[in-house]
Amino acid sequence: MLNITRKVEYALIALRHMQSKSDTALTSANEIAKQYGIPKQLLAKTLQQMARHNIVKATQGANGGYKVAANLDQISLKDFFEKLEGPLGMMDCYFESDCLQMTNCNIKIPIQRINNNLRDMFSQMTLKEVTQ
Amino acid sequence: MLNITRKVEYALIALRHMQSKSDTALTSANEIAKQYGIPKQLLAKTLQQMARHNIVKATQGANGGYKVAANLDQISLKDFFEKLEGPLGMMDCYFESDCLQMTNCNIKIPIQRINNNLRDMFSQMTLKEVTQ
DNA sequence: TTTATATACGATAAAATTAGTCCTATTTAA
DNA sequence: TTAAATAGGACTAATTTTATCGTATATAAA
Repeated sequence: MLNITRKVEYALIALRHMQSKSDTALTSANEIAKQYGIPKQLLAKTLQQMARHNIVKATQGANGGYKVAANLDQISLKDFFEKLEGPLGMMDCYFESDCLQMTNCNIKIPIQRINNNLRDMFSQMTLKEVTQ
Repeated sequence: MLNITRKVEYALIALRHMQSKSDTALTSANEIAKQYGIPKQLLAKTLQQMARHNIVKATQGANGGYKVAANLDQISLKDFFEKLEGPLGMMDCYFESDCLQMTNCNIKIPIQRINNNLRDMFSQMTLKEVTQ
């Protein structure tokens, strides 16, 4: 449980890879996919998603690629996870109120307590701490 | 991401339900399943698993059932999760060293940092805090 | 202006995980 | 002896995650 998804994993690999190069250097999805042995198309989509959220900047066309666009120390891990995967919490009931499963749920409050702690923790960690 | 499993969810519901009754009262899987509209067999297995780990005490036979067996304030949420689901971490590479996916992984250390924070957090929360 | 190499992205397929069910055995109170 | 309960292995269904396919668009360079 609590597993990170491949998408997040690939995003972290890509960011860390790009951070090790000069600020202006472009890195293609292909380069990263080959070097780390990960599926190119999936990685590309992850990079595209990060580009939509201005975490990286894409340059199209031949010799194109990506580079880090944001100050990674200004993005919390919580925001990063949520940009890639949506709301961060251990149970959906925190976000969706139409849980029909339980006619008489008794753990909403406790779970929210866990969720809050989890969210606080990831709010305090920056993406830079993790990728540097 | 980071979703809690049904098993953990059902376990929490059951514990919280039992905690609201007297220390000696027995609660059957059937009673909980009916009241909260959850699958009886699955709940039973979860209770059995908790019984094996001495979190609850099972009494067999007619009029049997379960009751809380342990001091829930002495069980961390980390231990609880791990008893039900196995090692707690955001990536398996922390536990398994035979990751063939990446020929040249660059995020092991960063991920371990996240894992440690996560584990610390859940080590500091007790099961009682959550179920009371 | 053509070609090769990139990003962009919707649709779908494959794989893995999670959730739930079925069946049978055993225990025990009435 | 019967009914109600736990115990647990085997299997199926459902869901989620992961990966691939196909096509469009952009752009540098030959």
